[in-house]
Amino acid sequence: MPRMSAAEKQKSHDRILDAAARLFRERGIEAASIADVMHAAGLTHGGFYKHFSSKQALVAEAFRHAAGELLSGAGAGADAGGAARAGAQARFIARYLSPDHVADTGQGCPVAALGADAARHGGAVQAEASRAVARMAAFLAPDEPDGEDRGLALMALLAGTVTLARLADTPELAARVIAAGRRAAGILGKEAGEDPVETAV
Amino acid sequence: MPRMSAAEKQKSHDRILDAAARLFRERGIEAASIADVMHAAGLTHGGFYKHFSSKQALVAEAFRHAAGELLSGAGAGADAGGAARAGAQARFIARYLSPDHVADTGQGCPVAALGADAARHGGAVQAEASRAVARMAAFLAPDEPDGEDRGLALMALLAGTVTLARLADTPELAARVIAAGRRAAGILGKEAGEDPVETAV
DNA sequence: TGTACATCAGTGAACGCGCGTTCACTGATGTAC
DNA sequence: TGTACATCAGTGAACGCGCGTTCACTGATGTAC
Repeated sequence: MPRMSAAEKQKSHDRILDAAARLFRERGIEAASIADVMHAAGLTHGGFYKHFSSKQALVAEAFRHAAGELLSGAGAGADAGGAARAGAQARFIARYLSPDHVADTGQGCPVAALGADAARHGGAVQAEASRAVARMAAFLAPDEPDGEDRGLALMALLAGTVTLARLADTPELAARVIAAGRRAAGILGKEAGEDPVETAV
Repeated sequence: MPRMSAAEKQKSHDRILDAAARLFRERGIEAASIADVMHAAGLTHGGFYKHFSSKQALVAEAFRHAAGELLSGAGAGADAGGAARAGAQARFIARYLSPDHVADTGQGCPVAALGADAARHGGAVQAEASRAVARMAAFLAPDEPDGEDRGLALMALLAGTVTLARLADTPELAARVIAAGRRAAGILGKEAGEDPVETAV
């Protein structure tokens, strides 16, 4: 069948990236093999190195890809200011701290799913994770000239809440974690003069 | 050399557990092999199954071991009430949100280091992680009859903050994350009528 | 208290297996004339 | 526009390697008499 056109190659590349971003989040970086990813992308494992130089490079790209989708999913208000931005922030937080997000690890926040692993991997993987955190925190921070980094604290709370909800071994505990995380996000928001969660839900 | 006495076997068992708890947190569950753990414990890999039935069983026990050490390290005031307990809580939070804890993954909180992996492993590993979260949250919660689960939100903030600080690829970002996490912990504490971090540091 | 023997913690080789990576090959694509 | 040829995306077998787990063996320990 080969060779494919350049457009076809790009499609393959995107499918590999999509599959990798999903499988790494679902199964963890080590537990998702290159063969798994390529199979999920509808290809055989041998062709992998025509697209990426190594598994590490794929992990870094997949992290960036996942973070980009999460932030673009934040929607239209993300680049705006004032009320539009506050609304986008509130929607982001409400969706982040939802049972759907807890259940759908494969499509969820890569920081929550892979943050601890990214810290250990170092190099490009850690760099992409760091970049993702900085971007999400900047999006979440109420316009603050005081440098209090409230966006970073909010991101920590969000990622920690989803991680704890996922490891809870009863639905009841998971629901309590989510509810507690939402309340805490509301409190942190109020201290900044607004309440992103309450105004959105 | 074999066979060892029962007391010697117990010592070996403890060394394996210590090594496992450290290596799993440092390298991740998949990346730390049974041979690595046994070598770190001063033994050869073949003897492993005289102590544990499988790697999964070791992971679960190591998680429990690490969580137990973290909580016992919380100190004397943990079982008390009133001011003594509040002091122990404040010390726990101050130590948790410290550069030392961020740097020393191998001796740190297993929820922060392995929480996302534990959620994926399921079974006994997830059960131990869930138990650890419940115990830490119960210790952290200001005596609250209203079931607001502030302890769970605080644990989410703590674990998330340390994870984000570890994946930060510059010391500056890591320091900002820690500082932001401390401020947020203070705010969540104040809402409960006290301020654990500020009163301790 | 001594002696004979069963137990079993620890050793190190071996097992099948799947990993990341490499490579010779294929054949449709894109290019040169 | 048609023909000849170089390119290279994708295939599938193969590579060395380390994994979790098993096993025959060793020899000090604990036990029975």
